[in-house]
Amino acid sequence: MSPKKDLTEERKNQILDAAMKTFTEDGFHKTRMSDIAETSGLSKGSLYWYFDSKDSLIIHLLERIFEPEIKDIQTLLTDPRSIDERLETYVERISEDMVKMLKWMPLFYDFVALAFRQESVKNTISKYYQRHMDILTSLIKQGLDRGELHADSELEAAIAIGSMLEGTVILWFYDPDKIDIKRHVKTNLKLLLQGLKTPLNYQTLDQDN
Amino acid sequence: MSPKKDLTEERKNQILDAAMKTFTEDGFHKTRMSDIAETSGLSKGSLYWYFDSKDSLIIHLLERIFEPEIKDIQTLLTDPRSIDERLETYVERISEDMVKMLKWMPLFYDFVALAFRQESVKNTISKYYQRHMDILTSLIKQGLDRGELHADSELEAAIAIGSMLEGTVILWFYDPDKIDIKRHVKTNLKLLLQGLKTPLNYQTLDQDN
Amino acid sequence: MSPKKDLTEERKNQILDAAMKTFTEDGFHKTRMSDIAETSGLSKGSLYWYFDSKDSLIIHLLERIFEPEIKDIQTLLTDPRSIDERLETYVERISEDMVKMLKWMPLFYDFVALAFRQESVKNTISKYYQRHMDILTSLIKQGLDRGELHADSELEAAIAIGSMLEGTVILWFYDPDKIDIKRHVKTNLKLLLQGLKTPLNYQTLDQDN
Amino acid sequence: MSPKKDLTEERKNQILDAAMKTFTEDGFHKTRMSDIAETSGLSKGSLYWYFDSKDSLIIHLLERIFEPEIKDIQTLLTDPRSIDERLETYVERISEDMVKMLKWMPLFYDFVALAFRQESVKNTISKYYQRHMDILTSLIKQGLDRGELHADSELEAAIAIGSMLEGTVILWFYDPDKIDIKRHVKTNLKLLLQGLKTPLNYQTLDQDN
DNA sequence: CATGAATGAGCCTTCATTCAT
DNA sequence: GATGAATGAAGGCTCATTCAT
Repeated sequence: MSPKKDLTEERKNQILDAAMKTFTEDGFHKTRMSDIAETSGLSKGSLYWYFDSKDSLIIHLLERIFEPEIKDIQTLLTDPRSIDERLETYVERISEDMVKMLKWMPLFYDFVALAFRQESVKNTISKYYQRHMDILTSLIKQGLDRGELHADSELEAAIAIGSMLEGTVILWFYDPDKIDIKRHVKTNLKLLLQGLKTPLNYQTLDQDN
Repeated sequence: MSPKKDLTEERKNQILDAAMKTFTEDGFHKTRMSDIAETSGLSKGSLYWYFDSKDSLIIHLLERIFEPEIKDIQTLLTDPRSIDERLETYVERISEDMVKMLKWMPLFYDFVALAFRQESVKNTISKYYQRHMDILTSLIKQGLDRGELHADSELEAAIAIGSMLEGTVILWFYDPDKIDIKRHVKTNLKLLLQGLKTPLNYQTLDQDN
Repeated sequence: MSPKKDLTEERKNQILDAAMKTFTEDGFHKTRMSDIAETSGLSKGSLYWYFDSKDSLIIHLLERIFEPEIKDIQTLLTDPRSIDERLETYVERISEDMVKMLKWMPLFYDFVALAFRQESVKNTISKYYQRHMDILTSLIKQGLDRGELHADSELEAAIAIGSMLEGTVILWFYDPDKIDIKRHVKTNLKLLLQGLKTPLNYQTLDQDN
Repeated sequence: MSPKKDLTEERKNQILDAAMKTFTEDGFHKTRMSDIAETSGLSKGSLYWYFDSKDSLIIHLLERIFEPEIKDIQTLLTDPRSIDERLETYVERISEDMVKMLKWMPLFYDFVALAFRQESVKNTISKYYQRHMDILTSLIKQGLDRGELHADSELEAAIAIGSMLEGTVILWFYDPDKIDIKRHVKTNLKLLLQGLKTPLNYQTLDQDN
């Protein structure tokens, strides 16, 4: 009677959930399609009904990982507060997302490793990176335009903050016990802002001494 | 000492060279032991005479990758120059090493991905990271002790610089055309030093405004 | 009679048309039921409503291939012309049919190959072969009875002509550019008739010389 | 001590023997590589050490099937006997070979069916066909040149004999009980020779009547 | 009647590792 | 020490068939 509900999205999610879990636990290469089938509660054949191949799961998972991160952050561009307040909010939100995603790190690094040989993976990752950098760059440009920040270019400043964010996660990976991502990101930003709020000529003077 | 020993070292190097090349080009998982055998000019059987397994090559390669990085840097600890000059030299040398190692990045990220699942790989990577952080931390401690730098702790400052270094490489990976590692590392350090040279109470005051 | 029956026939034909096309183009083994479904414009489920299995399509297709060949030829048995005129007409018609069926050759040979393993396929093919040979044999028997032809038995002569017909198609398969089926069948028949019109004792005499 | 005998040929033969047997019994498509492995007494991996793929076995088997056929027949070209004696010897030898190969017929027809989709299979079959036809054509040309035979062209006559040979095997396939290949080939040749020994103008005259 | 999502047995091929020579 | 033939477990993917709707 019921008009046969479309289970496509549900099934795809079942599969992606299972893939995310098994890839994270066992690694992309060690995970077998039959593992994903079993974990998802579907048959091996069904996996291939909804997805083309094991590889194609990568792109879909990457989109899942990154998508939620982008939301909300854009609103900071029209936020009336000062630039450093907004940048603090920015890195706070990013680091919160990062912390939430920490458990998917093994998965993510499998994909980074794959990105070196698979253009499509590389492109997907780069696309999301670019979106973040665009927002960050716009934000900083506002600071420069208003004279709240000083830098040779908005890109250079964005790279400084971006590097710091990404790098903090790497350090966490090297030594999870010593690194508190949220706290260090906050501290690191403070140091960078100190530099970014210093007028350029003063910076140069200071260096020359 | 004995000529036999030398031949053994030579053979091991032949194999590791070949492994490094093929792993980098084709990825760890896609590379077959027969590829390494062929590239090294040895037989498959010989590979197993000198190394236990494909996995065991990983640790040996990691040591090869990191080993050259460490040397010379220690001397900075007794260098008579000011802290910020020495930190500049430090990040300059590190970024030079990084640039040299850029071609091994695919290999390295394969290993990072593996590190999540293989304790021994994780430990090897962490060990080298730790050595760097130790030097960096000592360096900064000198700066704090002499009043040249200001931070809540030497570790916190070291984390800031360390994150920035690692993160710059990540950004290069995301967008190799836009990121010039040596240049951005230098710029980023300048910003951080600005913060690190600002007395703590001034920092706080500044923030409150 | 009932309209339902007609729809059923229509559907079956849709399916058999599609199967014939796809089997011929891609081969029986490479063709998937979903290909046939798609080509026929029906669903996979419907295929199984009208046919039991992929294999069951074979027999139905064989009947389709052979059916048209039989008609009209029987009339030659009561044709008032001389035997060699009628045999000429016979091989002409057969070779015309063969030429028309050339495009189904790949399909047919798939089935011949299957016939070695599937009794039902073998029987279907043999049944149609037998019908042809029966007509040919009857025709020749008339020639022998009337003294127009000479052979140890009508079967032996029929085999000579039958082999020639089948064999010409094989040669066409081996070298399609050089073999013109209709022309060579005609020439070949002429040579055979020369032999069949020669009295037996003359044949023998001739040989002994 | 012994200089490690080269078992390559032996292994290849083991595999080809097993493939020939299983392909013939079960058909190319139904035969699994593991069946061949088991039958050959080797492991599945070894099959791939000696042969690239399941498909590559086809070509090697075809060469096995045809190769022995070619030998010896060439000597007929310089045989001093009359053409019809030599043609009789020719078809006798061919039909003997055919009879010996009858048990491989299922295998051969699998390959013929495959030839429609695989150029390499088609080429291999055609190559061997061509060799036979070349010999047959040369033989007949001698007959024409010496005036022992009469035909519009040596090719036309060769096609007549070739078709007859191939066709007789087909008829045997349709009805193995009734067809005695060696006997019918001999009879059929006799009929054709009758035609080939008749001068062309006589043939035409005869037809016109 | 019709659909197409779901199933799962099955297959070709790969490749790390071993070991007789 | 060195070789390379041999192994066999394992895995991604296919596809004929079924059946709930």
